[in-house]
Amino acid sequence: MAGVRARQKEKTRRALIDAALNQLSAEISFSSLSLREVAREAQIAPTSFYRHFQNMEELGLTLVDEGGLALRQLLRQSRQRIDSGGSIIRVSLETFMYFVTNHGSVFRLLLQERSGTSREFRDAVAREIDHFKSELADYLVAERELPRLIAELQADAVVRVVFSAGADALDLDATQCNLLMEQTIVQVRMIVRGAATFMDDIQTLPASVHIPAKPDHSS
Amino acid sequence: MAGVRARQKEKTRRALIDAALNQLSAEISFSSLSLREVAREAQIAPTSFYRHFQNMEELGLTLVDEGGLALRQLLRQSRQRIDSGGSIIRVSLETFMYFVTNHGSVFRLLLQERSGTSREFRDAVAREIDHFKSELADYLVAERELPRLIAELQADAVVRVVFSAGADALDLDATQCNLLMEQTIVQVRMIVRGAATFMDDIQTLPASVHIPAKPDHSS
DNA sequence: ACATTGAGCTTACACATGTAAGCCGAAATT
DNA sequence: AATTTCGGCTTACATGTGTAAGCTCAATGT
Repeated sequence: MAGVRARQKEKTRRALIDAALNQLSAEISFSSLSLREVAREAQIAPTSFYRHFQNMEELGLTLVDEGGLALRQLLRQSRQRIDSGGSIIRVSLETFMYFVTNHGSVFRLLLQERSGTSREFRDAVAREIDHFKSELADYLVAERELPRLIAELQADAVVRVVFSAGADALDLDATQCNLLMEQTIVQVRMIVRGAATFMDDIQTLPASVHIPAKPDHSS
Repeated sequence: MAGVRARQKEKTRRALIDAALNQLSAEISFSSLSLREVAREAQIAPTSFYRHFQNMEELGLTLVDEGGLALRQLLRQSRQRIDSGGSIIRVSLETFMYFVTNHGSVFRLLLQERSGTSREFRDAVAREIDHFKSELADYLVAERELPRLIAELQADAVVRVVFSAGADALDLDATQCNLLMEQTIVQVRMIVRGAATFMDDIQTLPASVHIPAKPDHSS
């Protein structure tokens, strides 16, 4: 029941995933990756690739799921550390920027496929981002006692600004990156304060736009 | 002096540009475009392409410049129409969304190359976006009498949110797109109001991050 | 009127890609 | 012990790519 065979299969599957991740860089996007090169780096014959994924797209979707999950876990984790005092905004942004600079390939993947040419990819990334938004909105409702509607608009705006800043951070050195982070922190605070001023005219707010629900393979 | 020859050259140069624009779609990105196919659609031999552009990258940069310019002109134009009353935020966002839905290929190009694999491309798009920011910031300083620092932070945040919303709009139908626009309008107002609350603590604000200056071929 | 220029062409090459067909041999199942 | 399963291999093919070399011939410059 040990599954010598299954274990080996899982192993080369990971090899493929890691090979893909490895080849991703500032100069090489996922869409410019070739099945043959990935297979080569994973030390298997090109045609053996198909024993694990139907095509490159399926591999890519796996990467998106794993990447999104990793970032979300990191953020969730750092949000818990906050309960013992400290600014959530600052800590969350530090965590986020850490991810961007230390896992650039993954973040770049998310960014690129979010506006990429495959509907499946875009939806997959949209789902990941929606998770961030939801978790943040839930937090705002629970801890800050904001009305759901305002919390969601605010969370949406914050996520948009932060992701966009993350994109810029990819090309900056450490000092400029920190400056950008400080700037982003202020911008998030602007949104927070601004959102609070909408407590009075809730009834004028539009409902949130929801993305079409689709299967989700994450936790 | 009429320049029969020069005129013809300009004509096929445009044919190349238009061919490229024509092939761009939700499913086909610029990076997946091939020199041969573009040449084919422009009705010239593949090798003749080089009479006009050194390579595809140069063509792409031209598209980015033209696209960014088009959007900026549209926005500038709509901002002037405002002087005769009306909400700038609303009108600007309507204009922006018009551009996104009616020139999707161009907007997609900007989005994709902003996080693409070519530094040149990223810088080119960054420059375009910087123009939007600057023009908006200038407006805020001149018409709303905001301190430069706050105006820039606010403009930056607004542009980030709006562009991000534009990205989402690409996959939405007309009604959802309108809903998204309404939502974005509120979010922009949040930022505006939030920024105003920072009038008191200007001295605590970080300086803006500036992108490395580079040549600029626009007006 | 003659020489030069240059946009466009044809031909050709080397190369990388995705994937179909089918064999091999060890692990798993019966 | 006999059979089936299946991850990995080799070989092979058709296709698309960027671009080098060099010709043609009408518009231009003198």
